Amino acid sequence: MTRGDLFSPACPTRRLLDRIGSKWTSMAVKVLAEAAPGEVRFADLRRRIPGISQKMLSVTLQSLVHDGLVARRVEPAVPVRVHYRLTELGLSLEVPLAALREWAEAHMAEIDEASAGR
Amino acid sequence: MTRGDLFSPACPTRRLLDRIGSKWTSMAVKVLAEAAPGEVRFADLRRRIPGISQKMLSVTLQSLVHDGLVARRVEPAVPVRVHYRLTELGLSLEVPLAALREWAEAHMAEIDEASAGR
DNA sequence: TTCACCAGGTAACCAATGGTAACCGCAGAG
DNA sequence: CTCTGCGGTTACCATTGGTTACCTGGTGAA
Repeated sequence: MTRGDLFSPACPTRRLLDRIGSKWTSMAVKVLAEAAPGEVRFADLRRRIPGISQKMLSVTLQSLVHDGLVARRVEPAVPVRVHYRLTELGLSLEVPLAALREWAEAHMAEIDEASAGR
Repeated sequence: MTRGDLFSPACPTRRLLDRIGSKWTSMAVKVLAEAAPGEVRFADLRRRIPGISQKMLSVTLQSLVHDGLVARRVEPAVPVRVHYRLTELGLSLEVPLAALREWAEAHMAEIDEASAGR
C-alpha cells in the first residue's frame, strides 16, 4: 500500500515499539532509569553503553527528547555540559519496560535454545 | 562492525526487542494472544492484521516459530490449512507485553503531543 | 473453462536504519 | 604548540526491512 493508508492508526503498541524498539533506545532508557532521578551526562552515557557511537547516542537521545521521554539540560559551563534524565513520562514507561526486561533476562535463553535448535 | 563483534552480549532486552520490535510482530502476537489458547489460521491472521502482505505475515510468523514463541500446525486437509498459536513461552511473554500495551494506550497521546509540540 | 482460495515462495526494488570517519570550537594539560 | 575531552554535526556507505508483483499446485464454485 503505497497509497495514503488511513489504516494502522490503531495499535499504539506498534507505534511505541517503533520509537523505543530501535537499536540503542532501550539501553539508553535503562541507563537513565538506573540513574533516576539523577542525571547522566552525554559522555557518561557513552561510556555506559558499550559499542555506541557518538552519532547514534546523539540521535537516540534526540528522539527520546523529542518524544518527551527524556529531558535535556545544558549547563553553560566552560566546555558545555549536557545532562539527560528521564521525564515523568519516561519514568512511568520504565515500569512496564522493567517487566519486559525481567522477562527477557529470564527467558531469552529459551529463545536462543529454540533458535539454535533448528 | 562488520567483523565478529563480541560486544553486546549484554542487554537481553535489546535482543528481545530486535525480535518482537519489528513492524508486524507485535500485532501478530496480539492477535494470537486474543485468540489464545485457540489457534488462528494464516488467512484469518491476514484479515485481522490490516495492511499486512502475504510475504510479511509469512516471514513474521516464521521468525516467531523459529524463536519458539509460536507453534505451527499443518492440517493435511484438502487445501492445506495451517494453524498458529502461542506457545507457553509466547503466552508468558504476553504478560509484560500486555503491560506495555496498556502503557501505550494510556500514554501514546502524550508522546504524540510532545512530538507535535516541536 | 475460468475464477478465486489456500499458504506460502521468489525476485526485484526502494527507503530507512545503522555505522564509520571526519570535522567543529573551545578549554585545560603537558 | 600540540593533545585530549566535551557534545555534538555532517557526509558518505552498507545493510536491512518492507513493499509490490508474480509464481506454485490443488480444489470447489460459477
